[in-house]
Amino acid sequence: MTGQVRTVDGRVAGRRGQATRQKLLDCLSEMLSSSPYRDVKVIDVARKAGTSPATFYQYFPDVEGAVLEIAEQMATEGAALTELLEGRSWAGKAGWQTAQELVDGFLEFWRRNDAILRVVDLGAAEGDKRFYKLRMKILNSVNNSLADAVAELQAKGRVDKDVNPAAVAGSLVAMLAAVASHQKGFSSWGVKQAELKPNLALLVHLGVTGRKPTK
Amino acid sequence: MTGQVRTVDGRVAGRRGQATRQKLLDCLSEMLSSSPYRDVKVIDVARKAGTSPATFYQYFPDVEGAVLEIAEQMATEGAALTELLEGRSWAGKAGWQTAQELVDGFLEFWRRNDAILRVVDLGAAEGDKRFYKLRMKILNSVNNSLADAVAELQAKGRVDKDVNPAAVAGSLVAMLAAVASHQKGFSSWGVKQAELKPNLALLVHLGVTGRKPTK
DNA sequence: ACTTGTCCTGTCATGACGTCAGCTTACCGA
DNA sequence: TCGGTAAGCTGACGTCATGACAGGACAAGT
Repeated sequence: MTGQVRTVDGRVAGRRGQATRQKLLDCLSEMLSSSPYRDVKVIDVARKAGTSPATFYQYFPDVEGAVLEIAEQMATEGAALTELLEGRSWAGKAGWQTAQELVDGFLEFWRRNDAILRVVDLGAAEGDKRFYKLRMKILNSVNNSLADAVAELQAKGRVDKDVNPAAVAGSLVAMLAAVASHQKGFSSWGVKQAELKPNLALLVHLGVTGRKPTK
Repeated sequence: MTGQVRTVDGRVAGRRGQATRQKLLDCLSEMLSSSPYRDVKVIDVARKAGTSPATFYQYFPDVEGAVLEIAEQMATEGAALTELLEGRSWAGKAGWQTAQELVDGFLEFWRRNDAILRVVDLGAAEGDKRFYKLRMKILNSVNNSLADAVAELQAKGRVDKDVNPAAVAGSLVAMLAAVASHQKGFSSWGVKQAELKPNLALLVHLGVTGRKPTK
């Protein structure tokens, strides 16, 4: 399905090639976690991977291209986020539970991949289509599930007609992503992680159902 | 208050110097709008300003330093966002009006300065203290006003005791900022700008008051 | 005109970028 | 066992950005 892995000049990569390729990706990932995106240089990544810059250019057109690759891998993992919402109820105590677990799972996922997600976010904000398609791919699972939940409640008449499920879902997901990116900012503003989560869950619950949760 | 403008090597800048300095900032601003942050080079900024790279380095240590300068200017303008909330009511129809105007004003401000705000966001997310202090400075006016509003309603017993005003306010502000950054993403997801705003306003109103607005 | 301090640039060493030809290594069929 | 072929890697190179410096250009006061 995914076709063969190819080098920039068209050769198919074999076992060894794929290994160094992956090593380069891993090292890049690590560098993104430890230094500002702007300062990540091909030469450093190559050095860290114990290879030469020329090798890097065999597998990727540039740093951006390699980042897209990493993000693509992450996006498939991100599909697992759907499970946080699949078949969950938004009614009564179960609804509160659903909101809490969504917040928990989402923040955890974001924290685990924050370095790459930062770059994806930037690329998307800069209007690069490849990046924001990727961003959608990552968020779509949660986004769609949330939108469905809202639409369903709307069909039952429990949510106002003039609410746009997609808009609300998108905004809530954006909120979760933004808060996850700036968790440190919150803590220096006097809000502890532990306090943050229930308040986020509250906002999600309010947004989806239009009502306060029953705890 | 702001002290004199100084060059990197300590001289005080005169009239002409300040002019070129500002010109460099303006050109940098423009470049940030038109090309990815990672690709903005000192030499391009200098060329665009009709001067040489060496001149740039007289006034700023590097691109990052210049961005901080621009952002600082913007932060002072950002203080005007407080007016969107100062002395507004969150009750009844007035509350809905307040929410709408907040969303409107915020999105407008963000859109006007999106290029620099993207970079500030990135820097903050990467953990650079200078950037996230700046980000707080920009958002504080709105953040504090919102938190105050929640706290006030809480004191009146109209909002649950276990809500943390700062956490809710911070999350809502983060949501507004994130949505503003990714407006294009929404539109390609089938949500029009015009639809987005009322739904955002709804979420803000729900978050602050815990109730649906009366329209 | 002369001095003084501000302002800008030419130039240079350093180092990253991205390409290429060519060397080494692994695999495979005869 | 032995080439042959393709994969895999790198040294070297031209190009370009960086950042520092010394010195020339310019405005203002005397």
